[in-house]
Amino acid sequence: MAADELRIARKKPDMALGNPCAACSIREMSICAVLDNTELSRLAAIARTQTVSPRQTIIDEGEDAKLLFNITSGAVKLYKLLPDGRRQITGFLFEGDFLGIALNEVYAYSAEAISEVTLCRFPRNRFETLIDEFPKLEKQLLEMASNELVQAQDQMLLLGRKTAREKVVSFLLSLSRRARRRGAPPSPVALPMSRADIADYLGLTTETVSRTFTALKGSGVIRLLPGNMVELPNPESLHDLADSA
Amino acid sequence: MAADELRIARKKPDMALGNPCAACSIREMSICAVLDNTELSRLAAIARTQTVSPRQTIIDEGEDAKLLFNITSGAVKLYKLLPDGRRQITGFLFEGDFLGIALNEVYAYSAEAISEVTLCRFPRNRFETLIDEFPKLEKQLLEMASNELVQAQDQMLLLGRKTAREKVVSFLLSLSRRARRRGAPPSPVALPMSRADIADYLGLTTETVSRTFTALKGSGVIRLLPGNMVELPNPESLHDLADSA
DNA sequence: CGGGATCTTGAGGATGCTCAACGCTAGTGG
DNA sequence: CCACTAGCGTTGAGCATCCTCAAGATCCCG
Repeated sequence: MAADELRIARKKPDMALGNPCAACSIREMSICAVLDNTELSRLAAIARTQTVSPRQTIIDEGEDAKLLFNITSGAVKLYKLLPDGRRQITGFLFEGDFLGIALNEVYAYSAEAISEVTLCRFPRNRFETLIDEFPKLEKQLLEMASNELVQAQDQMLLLGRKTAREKVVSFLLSLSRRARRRGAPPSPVALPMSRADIADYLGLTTETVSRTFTALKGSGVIRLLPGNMVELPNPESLHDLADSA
Repeated sequence: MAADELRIARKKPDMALGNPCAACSIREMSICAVLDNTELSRLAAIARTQTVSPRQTIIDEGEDAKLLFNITSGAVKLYKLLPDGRRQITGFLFEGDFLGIALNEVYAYSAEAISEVTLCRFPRNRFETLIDEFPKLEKQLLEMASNELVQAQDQMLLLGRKTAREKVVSFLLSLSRRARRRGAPPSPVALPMSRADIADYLGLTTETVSRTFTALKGSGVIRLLPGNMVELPNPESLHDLADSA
C-alpha cells in the first residue's frame, strides 16, 4: 500500500502536494530521509530532474563542482584515470545514492552512467545554503561521508592485499549485502556493469575477472544466470573465500 | 611539564591563560583552528593528554569508538588486517591530524604509534555534544572527511593501477607535498615508518620497496640520507614517474 | 539473421612475491 | 671499548599470479 501510493505519486510528480519529493520513491533511502515535508519542499525548489543514457558522462574529474546529484534510478560508475588511460573505478552508485558528498571545489573523479539513469540535480552553492539552514542535512552528510570512508578503507584492503579470487568474491558479497540492506533478496545479484568495469574496480583485467568467474562457477560457489545475474547459493560460505585463502 | 600544565589547567579550566589549548603548538593546523578561545576552553575541558610509545596500540579495529584523538606530535599508522595476518595500512597520521573523523560506533581500523606520540584525547559522546553546540566544528569535520575521501580515492588508484615504481614515487611525493603544506621544506623528506610499513601501505612487499628505492637511487632521482631521510633533488620531474610509465 | 561489442578461453611472459642469505646499525653488557 | 645480538634493510634466485596478446564464443539489438 505504501508502495502503491508511491507508484501512483510517481506518475504525477507535480501533483497536489506541490512537492515532487514527497512522492519520491527513493526518498527514504536517500539523503532526503532526514528532512520533513517543509524542508523537503525547500530542497525541491532547487532541484531539477535529469535523465542520462548509458555511457554518458555525468561529471568530469577536475571540473568545477557546481552540481550535486541524487541518483533516483539506474547505476553509475565513478572513476579516475591515469594519463596513459589506466582507469580505477572508485565506486558504483545506485538509486538512493548521493553523488558529490565530498563538497570540494572540483570533482575528485568522473562519473558515467552504466544504465539508463535518472537523477535529481542541485546547484552546489544553493545546496550549501540549505546545509547551513538545516543542520540535520549537514549531520547526514557527515554520516554518509563517514560511511564512505569506511567503505574506501575496505576497498584499499581489497586492492592492496587480496587475491583475484578474494577480490571477486568480496565484490559479489558486497553487492549481495547491499541488496539485502535495501530489502531485496541477497541472491541472485544483478551485475549491471561490464567485466571491464568490474576489473577496473578490483584492480584486475577483464580476462582475470572472467577466468575467476568461470573458476567460481566450476567450484559451485556461484551460478551465472541469464541477464547478468549471479546466484550465490550459500552467501555464508563465501565469507571465508572473501578474506582468507 | 606540558602534561603538568594540562593537569593543573584541568583542575582550573578558567585560569590565567584560559586553557592549555591556547598555547598548543599544533592548534592552527588541527581541527581546533576553527574554534575561538571560548569554544576552545570547552573543548579543553573534555580533553586529556596522553603519550604513547612506539609499537603501542592506540585503538583496535572493531572496538567501540569511545575516544577520538588529536595527534599533537609523532607519527601513527592506521591499518586493517585479514584473518591470516595480511595487513593494509590505510594511512599515516602526523602532528595536527585527527584520529576518528568517521564518527562510527566502532573503529574501522587499528592505530599504532610509529614513533613516540603525544595526543589529545576526547570522549566521543562529549565531543559530539560539542559538535551540536558548535556548527563550525561539524563543518570542519565534514571538510576533513571530504579531504580524506579524496585522498582515499587517490590511494585506490595507486593500489589498483600503479606499478611498484609509481607507487613508491607517489608516496615520496605525497610526503613531500605534505611537508610543504606545513611550511617545511619539500626535500629532504623524513620516513619515520619502516620499509614493512611502506610496503603494507602501497600493497607491496618490503623486498620490492627496498629494491625500488635502490633502483630510484641508481637512476639519480632520489638520494638516501642518514636518519631515514630521502632527498628529492627534482620533485617536479618526479611527477611523471608517479603516474605514467 | 547479421554484426559489433562483450565475454571467454588459451598460450606465453613479466611484474612482483617467496624464500633465503647477508649486511648494517644500534643498543647492550662484559 | 669492543664484541655480540637483534632487528631492519638489502640483495639474490626462482617462482606464481596475474597480465598481455590473440583468437574464438556468445550475446544483444537492430
